[in-house]
Amino acid sequence: MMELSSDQLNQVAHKLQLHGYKLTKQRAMTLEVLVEEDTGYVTAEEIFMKIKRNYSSIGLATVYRTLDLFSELRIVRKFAFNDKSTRFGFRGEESEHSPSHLICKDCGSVEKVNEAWLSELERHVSRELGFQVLDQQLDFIGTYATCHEKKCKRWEERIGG
Amino acid sequence: MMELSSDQLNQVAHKLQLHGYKLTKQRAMTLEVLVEEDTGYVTAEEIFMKIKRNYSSIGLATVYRTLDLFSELRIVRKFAFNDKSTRFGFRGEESEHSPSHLICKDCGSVEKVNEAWLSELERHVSRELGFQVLDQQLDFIGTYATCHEKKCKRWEERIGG
DNA sequence: ATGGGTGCAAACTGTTTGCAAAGCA
DNA sequence: TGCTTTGCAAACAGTTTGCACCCAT
Repeated sequence: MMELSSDQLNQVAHKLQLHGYKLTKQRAMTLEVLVEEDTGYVTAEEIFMKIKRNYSSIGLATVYRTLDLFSELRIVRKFAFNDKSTRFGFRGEESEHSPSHLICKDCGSVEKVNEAWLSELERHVSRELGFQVLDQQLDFIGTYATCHEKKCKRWEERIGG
Repeated sequence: MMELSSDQLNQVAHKLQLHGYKLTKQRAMTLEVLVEEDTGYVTAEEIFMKIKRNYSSIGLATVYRTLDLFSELRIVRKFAFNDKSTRFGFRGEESEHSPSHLICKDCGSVEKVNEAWLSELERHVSRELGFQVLDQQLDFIGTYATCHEKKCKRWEERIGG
């Protein structure tokens, strides 16, 4: 559990302004929850509920819109675990690296892995965290050069076949 | 595009029987689509549509149920890309290893990475596939020992806080 | 007063479920 | 026959959208 520093807040405010957006109360509160929760990942619903305690008039749609915006501006990471609803996590400076997660098939919890390890990672995970790895998944998110130049053939390809 | 071998079919049939399930026509057809499509990943809807061509009476719910079953028996891998609907891919013998994917932010396509590479992977991906990596994600799917023994505290933890 | 931002409720979309009928062993 | 599996339609859950209002500049 970590607190939102005024430094972090300013940075985000700045980023928003750069792109023509404002740092509203709702956005600040969303950010706060995300930073506090930075060991795990939160769903939109969870954020909504937490904010509601201090600011009961907030709307769920606003939270969704804020999270979309934050994703766009890379303030937040968006994850689709096999766990029904999408989860979001704050992107600290450091965490440009690949985060790894333990996703428990039984309880559905999502825990970040200590970082730095990698090829021996699985062994670590099993020994030190008591987590039996059944499966793993490594994804790269990015863009094909061709897509970026709007010469993207794949749109069509996807449907056909 | 690969064809379903009778060997593969038998193997699956066997696996099903072992667990008390039958290899029905619908299940066989679902398998067929999955194997044919083994370079990428397919959604339930896509499978449904393909089967419908030869077997118009199939129901979407059946496809979902079949995919659940196949996941359970590890015949299939289930992926949640940030791409709205869940995608499924056939698990060949070999592919016990971590599959890596390129997920294009622009066109949404999902492509498997050649395997075997890994730490230099990102460089390869960028140079050889023209894919600019913006982000990556490594997940382990499995279970905590404690969860497996039904002593799982995390259920409660998830709500509270 | 002008434009973005918000809350609400309704719409949407992917997935799940209940049930009666059908299919196998 | 007994037990699984299926198709259909209705139910659900997470997310998105349209719109009138609100707020800050």
